[in-house]
Amino acid sequence: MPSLNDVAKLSGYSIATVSRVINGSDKVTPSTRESVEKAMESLGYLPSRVARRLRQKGGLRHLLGVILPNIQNPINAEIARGIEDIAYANRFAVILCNSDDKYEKEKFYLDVMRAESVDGVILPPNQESNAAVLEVIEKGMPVVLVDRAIRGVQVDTVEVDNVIGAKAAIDHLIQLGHTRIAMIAGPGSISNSRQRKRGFEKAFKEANLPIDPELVRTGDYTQSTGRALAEELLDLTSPPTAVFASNNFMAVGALEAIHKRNLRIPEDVALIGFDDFPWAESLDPPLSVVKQPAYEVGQTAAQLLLDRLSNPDLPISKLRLSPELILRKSC
Amino acid sequence: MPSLNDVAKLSGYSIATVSRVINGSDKVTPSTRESVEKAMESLGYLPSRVARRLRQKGGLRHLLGVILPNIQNPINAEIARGIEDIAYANRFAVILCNSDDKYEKEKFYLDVMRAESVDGVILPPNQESNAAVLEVIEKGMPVVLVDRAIRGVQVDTVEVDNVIGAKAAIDHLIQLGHTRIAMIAGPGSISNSRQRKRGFEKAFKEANLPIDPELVRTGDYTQSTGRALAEELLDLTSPPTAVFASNNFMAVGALEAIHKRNLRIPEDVALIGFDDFPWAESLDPPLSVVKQPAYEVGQTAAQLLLDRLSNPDLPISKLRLSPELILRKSC
DNA sequence: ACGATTAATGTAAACGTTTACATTTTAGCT
DNA sequence: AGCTAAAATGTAAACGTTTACATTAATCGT
Repeated sequence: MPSLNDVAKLSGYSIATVSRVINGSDKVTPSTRESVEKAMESLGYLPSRVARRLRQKGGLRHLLGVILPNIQNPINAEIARGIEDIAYANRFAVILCNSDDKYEKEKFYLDVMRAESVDGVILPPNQESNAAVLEVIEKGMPVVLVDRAIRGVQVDTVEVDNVIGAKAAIDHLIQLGHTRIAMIAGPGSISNSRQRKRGFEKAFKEANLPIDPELVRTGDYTQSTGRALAEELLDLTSPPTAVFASNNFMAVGALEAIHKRNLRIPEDVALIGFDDFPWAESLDPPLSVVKQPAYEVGQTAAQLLLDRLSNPDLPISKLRLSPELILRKSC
Repeated sequence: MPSLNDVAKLSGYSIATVSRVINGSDKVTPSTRESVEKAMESLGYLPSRVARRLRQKGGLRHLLGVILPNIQNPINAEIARGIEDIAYANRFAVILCNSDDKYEKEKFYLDVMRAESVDGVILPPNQESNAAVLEVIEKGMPVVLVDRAIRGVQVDTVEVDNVIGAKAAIDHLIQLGHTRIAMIAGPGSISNSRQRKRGFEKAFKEANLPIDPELVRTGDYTQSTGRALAEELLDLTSPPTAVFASNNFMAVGALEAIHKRNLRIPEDVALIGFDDFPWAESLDPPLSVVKQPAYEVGQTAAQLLLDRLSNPDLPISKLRLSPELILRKSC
């Protein structure tokens, strides 16, 4: 790989001048710019981002870190894509990692981000990781939180209004006349999961309906627990007439369970899920969902981070994007 | 951020010794190792991957580049996840990019990979990008191709046997008695797409059946063209009795088109798609597919790359993994 | 045409590591 | 104790940039 030095030698100028033409900055005489560029061209020179990042104290490194639980979840893929599009538009690359919500992995990757001196990192924190995330923030790394929040710390955050979303779903079920509504909730360690439960409770309270504690179960956001919990619910002596699943995987799991019992949807059991996904429309029946604007969450987070980088003393933003109730055929 | 120098000063040893304890290599007296470690601990020292990468000529940089068309396609997400799991197990981080199969983006990211001096890159090439990919390979960057191949170049590749997969699907349809079988093919610029078409043709030839050219249409792997082309096919005076869609998105598009016409599946039209995805089972009807072992493709590719890094003159591997015909209810 | 400004270019240090080589310390023998 | 070999540690250069500062070249007003 040719280096600055090679270009300097070939063009007959010093490395400083070459560096200047690369950075387009300062004043360099058009004729020398031209011959330097010719030299770069003929060598196939490409500046080393590594050397640049090492030396440069102030400027942008054009590298972002993103840590998501699992890219196989369409919601995460959407967020990632939103981030990436903004990143690419600004010539940033992104180091993307899967944490599986495991503390150990999250910690490892957080260290990688520091060690790579990325410009900043975007991630959804979970309860266990808070300490590690906080530490990184304190060390001065720009961070924006997505999808989930940490209480009591001043950091840019872009969330979805989970309580409104969940409440909208339940309101709709209640309006349909349902009164025995089950919730398959997510892990209590995740803030969005707690919020969705809050929305569920709020809807009941406002409608002056009692919550049957037997009807709320908590899973771990996977398809298999979704199915298992739905089966438990269906086996109750007095089963629910409607089920609200707190994320996409558990909704599909519940769908499977209902099909397995040969129950009709929505006639025998209504179903609604949190999170939209590309094939929700094509399910049997088309699944009603509350759709998070995940792509926009990603975009917004990335833009927020970029803004902060170019202007560190911007006030902290805590954004909350609105979910949308999409009614299809399952309720 | 504390540096080697800070640790050296605090511990009273030289930077060389500190470097040695970091790398666990060489012989350093247990007592000094201990005090150096204590110093590192108390400073919260983390070695800079950037400086390390700049200096070190031989060793591993523990950084991989991955360029995929679009992470929102579950197939890509699976591949990415397979790669990432192997990467993490070996303490590698990965720079993940979406190319949208656009030459410009692919070129940009390829440059980023070189400029970041990653250890190697994994990507599915497409026809337009071949030149850029070839150039990178010539420059000495370890590359492994996934999912698609480039003809005539000696480079590690892990593919899926697309012709066998497609042929298996068509064979099954023929066995079911279908004779007017349509194919919604992918872009000719993508090798896997051409191979799937080849499998389609091969099945016909072996069965001594003629192909009606009217029945093969080529789309661009998106859901909307899948639907549009399926509608065209259904509108034919003599429509097909079975449809084979060359990827997941187009299969779902076709499903939509068929539903829109209120045709029964598989009674009126049978449908089978290439690519499995988490909700194929829950579609209406559950979709039969030929499933690519995408996760394994990712794992294999990453392992291949790692192997090559530790042993550059390993013979070139061209692996072809077998797809699996998964029969559900759509044919 | 001459000195004073200003513009263009060059020199060298710095970023945080690794590593070849030099130096010092320790251990092993007699 | 004293010599030698081996082990431990230190010194300094290098990786490829950016950048403060120094130097040289160009421009301009008189």
